[in-house]
Amino acid sequence: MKRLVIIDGKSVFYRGYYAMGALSTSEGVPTGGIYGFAAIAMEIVRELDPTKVVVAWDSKSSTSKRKAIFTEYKAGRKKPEEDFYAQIPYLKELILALGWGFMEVDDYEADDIIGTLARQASEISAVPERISPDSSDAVKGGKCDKWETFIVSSDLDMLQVVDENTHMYRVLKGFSKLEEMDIAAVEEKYGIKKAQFLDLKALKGDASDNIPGVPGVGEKTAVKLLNEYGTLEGVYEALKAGKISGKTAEKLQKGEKSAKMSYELAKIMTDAPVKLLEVPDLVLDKDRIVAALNKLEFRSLVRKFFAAEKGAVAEKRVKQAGKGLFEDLGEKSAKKEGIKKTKTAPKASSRASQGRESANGSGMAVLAQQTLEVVQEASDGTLVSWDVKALMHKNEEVANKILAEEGGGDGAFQGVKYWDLGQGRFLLEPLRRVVEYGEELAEYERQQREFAELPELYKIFTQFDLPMIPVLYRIEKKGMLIDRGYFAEMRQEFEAEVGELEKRIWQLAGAEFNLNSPYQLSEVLFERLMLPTKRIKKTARGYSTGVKELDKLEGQHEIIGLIKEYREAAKLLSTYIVPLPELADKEGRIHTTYNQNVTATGRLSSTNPNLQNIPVRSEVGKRIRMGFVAPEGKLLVGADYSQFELRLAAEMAGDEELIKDFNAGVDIHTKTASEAFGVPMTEVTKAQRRAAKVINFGVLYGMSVRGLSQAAEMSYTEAKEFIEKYFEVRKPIKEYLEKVLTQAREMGYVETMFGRRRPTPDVKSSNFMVRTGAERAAQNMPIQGTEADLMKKAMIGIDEALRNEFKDRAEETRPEMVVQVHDSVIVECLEEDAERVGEILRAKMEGVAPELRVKLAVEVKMGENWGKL
DNA sequence: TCAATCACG
DNA sequence: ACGTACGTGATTGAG
Repeated sequence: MKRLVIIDGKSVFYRGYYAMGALSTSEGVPTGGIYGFAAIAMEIVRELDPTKVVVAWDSKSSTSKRKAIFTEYKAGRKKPEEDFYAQIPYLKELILALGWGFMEVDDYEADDIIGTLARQASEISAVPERISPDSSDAVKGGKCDKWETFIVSSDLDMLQVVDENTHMYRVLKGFSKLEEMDIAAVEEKYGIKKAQFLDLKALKGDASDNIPGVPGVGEKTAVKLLNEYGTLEGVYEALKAGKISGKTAEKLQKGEKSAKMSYELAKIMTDAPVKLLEVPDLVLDKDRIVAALNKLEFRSLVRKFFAAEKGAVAEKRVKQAGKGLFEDLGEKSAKKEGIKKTKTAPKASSRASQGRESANGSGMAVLAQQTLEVVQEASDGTLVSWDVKALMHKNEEVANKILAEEGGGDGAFQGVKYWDLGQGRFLLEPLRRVVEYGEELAEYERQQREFAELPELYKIFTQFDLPMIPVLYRIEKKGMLIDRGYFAEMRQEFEAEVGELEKRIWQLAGAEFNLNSPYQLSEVLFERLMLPTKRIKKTARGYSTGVKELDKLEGQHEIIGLIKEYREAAKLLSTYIVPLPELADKEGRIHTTYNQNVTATGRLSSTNPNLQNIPVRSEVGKRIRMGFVAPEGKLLVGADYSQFELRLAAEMAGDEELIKDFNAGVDIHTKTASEAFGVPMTEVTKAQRRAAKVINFGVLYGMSVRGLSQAAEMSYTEAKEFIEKYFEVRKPIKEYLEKVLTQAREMGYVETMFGRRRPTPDVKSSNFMVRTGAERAAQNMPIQGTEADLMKKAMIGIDEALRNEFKDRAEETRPEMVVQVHDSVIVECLEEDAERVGEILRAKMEGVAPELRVKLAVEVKMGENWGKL
């Protein structure tokens, strides 16, 4: 079987151009788009092992039926810059060096070239067998004339030419992976068959391709029509037969010409003047490729390519030499990652990726994914990678190597033996997700130089963020156990409830509509049921239907309460009850991914799933926490800091009064109320305490008068007076917040107690909204960030203490952290260890920073499920 | 891909 | 004159 790969050159290049940013050679030749292209080229050669490769290109001069991506990709989108065009000659050179064909034909689009070549390949394949009887041999020897075609494009139009021997692949973000288009999934997503996509496009149009479609007919209508009448032609026959009525009929009537034209526009031609036979067979000229890559200064790709070519031999040699172990391991993992497949496809299926994927779309994450396999050993023996933790998950050998380097015993980190470039970059340039490629070691040295001038940041890097990597690795690897039977029962119950509520709501509304659409809901509420729109906030499309607005309508109509119930149940169902069990492994454990490089304050974030927003506030929601359990004979031990941020505010502001109160165990909200309202502690009402609690939180968020009046349900003037009084009493807090703001304006950044920074350029903005928003963020960061720093330090201590204390235990009986939620952690351990573990948690968390004057309070709880903590 | 909504600290 | 509390992530619908 011969293998033909056809690439939609411009679309791949275009994606590279935008994803990779302003990459250039040392001489200033822009290379961003080419990099993406080159990276994926490596994968194509390595994974698809093609006989021929051809790059199809839209001709610039073509009187294009659709406007080429090139000249006008999407209306309203910024136009490609000069450097876009500047890259093309270099790209062509690279393609040549790769030994690939390049096809550009006047008046034909890339789609048409692809379609034509694919058709020709199919036709050759369809010729009756004229090969030797021993077909398996023939296949092996490549004598068979049958072709298998792989199209690399992101345009769904290409589905038109997909068949059993023609596959379609798209480039995943990160540019180092290909994924076969899962036709069944696409069909399911749209609710129509592959053959109908052309008809769909003709009906609904496509703005990005300048295909008008039938004005007023969107995807929904189009799919409905096609399900009923099969094809575009069928739809119009039905229209003429009077089977379609109403507005849709009118639109179809009016748009008939446009629809027919759209059909022709979207149709891929298969008669372009190109010949498959003209494409030369691929001959790999390694030297030439390396020379081309070097010219573009893609050194990391050169390495990658070499490894791919030399394969096992090279790996063995490196290993034997005992040097460059990490590089070797990395290359192996890179190969495994190769192609992510969703359906059966020949050859590569055995190499399908098993690993979890980073779901993060930030530039940094793209970079991390992109270069994940690149692990280097610096001359000082330090392991350097863009994402050490992800690497550890992918490669056990690397993980063990790193874990072995960990400090053992006295709590001190024994020197840096691994270096996370992503982490370092993030710390040095917080929030600036600049993407850079190429030499990891050069970046490593660069970061070291930068850190040398920023000792506080270096300290945070080496004492907080880097040591967190193995800690988080262990938490993620262990995973948190869920009770799948319990979730299954809950699912049944909630699905029934949601269905029931939906029915009743439809009945009350007098119409069936999609309750999940805020737009449709607002239509029902405010147009159909004519509920008063006074005081209801507006959104871009209609009136807001958030809980806050619904609350204002409570009592006006029975439907409101039901909607709120529906919302809660549907949310819990779709966000937690259904997906969580699907993410569990064989044992029923859920492995989240913690990211240290996301938040502006230094907190962790959790994805895939997010274990930091498991419900707790509502009774119904709490039932989900009860599904997180300890195994038989074990318990969960949870420890929370109480009023962590407020205590830190007291500390950082140097508010002696407040510190004293905290240390004396006074109820701080009551005390605040007492002082601000001028009543004795014993006479503070519940409402006063509640208001005081709101203002205490408000302080942490950069409180505004309006914000407080809304949150505490008091009038604007009341809120204003309250705040004034509060700041009279809490003068140090007020002065502290002002000091933070001054620093933000003067230095351009704010920082935590340990020196973690957040840049604050927008406090100088002339836009009121932007400026005040930035001010609040600036005031909040030192407190939230210090909390995060301390929590990291505590976790490192806990991890160490647990491993130390229980080092003689078998792995299964060792207490292990299983989750962190900003100010709390949970450990899973044997029942008989629970008390001891609780003590360790308390000691490590309360004692995390003995230099603080304010006492930190930790609450420890235990139980067989998360709901009991 | 964005906006709305809602889950958490 | 403007109209918000800070920090996250997942799901959904719509363009």
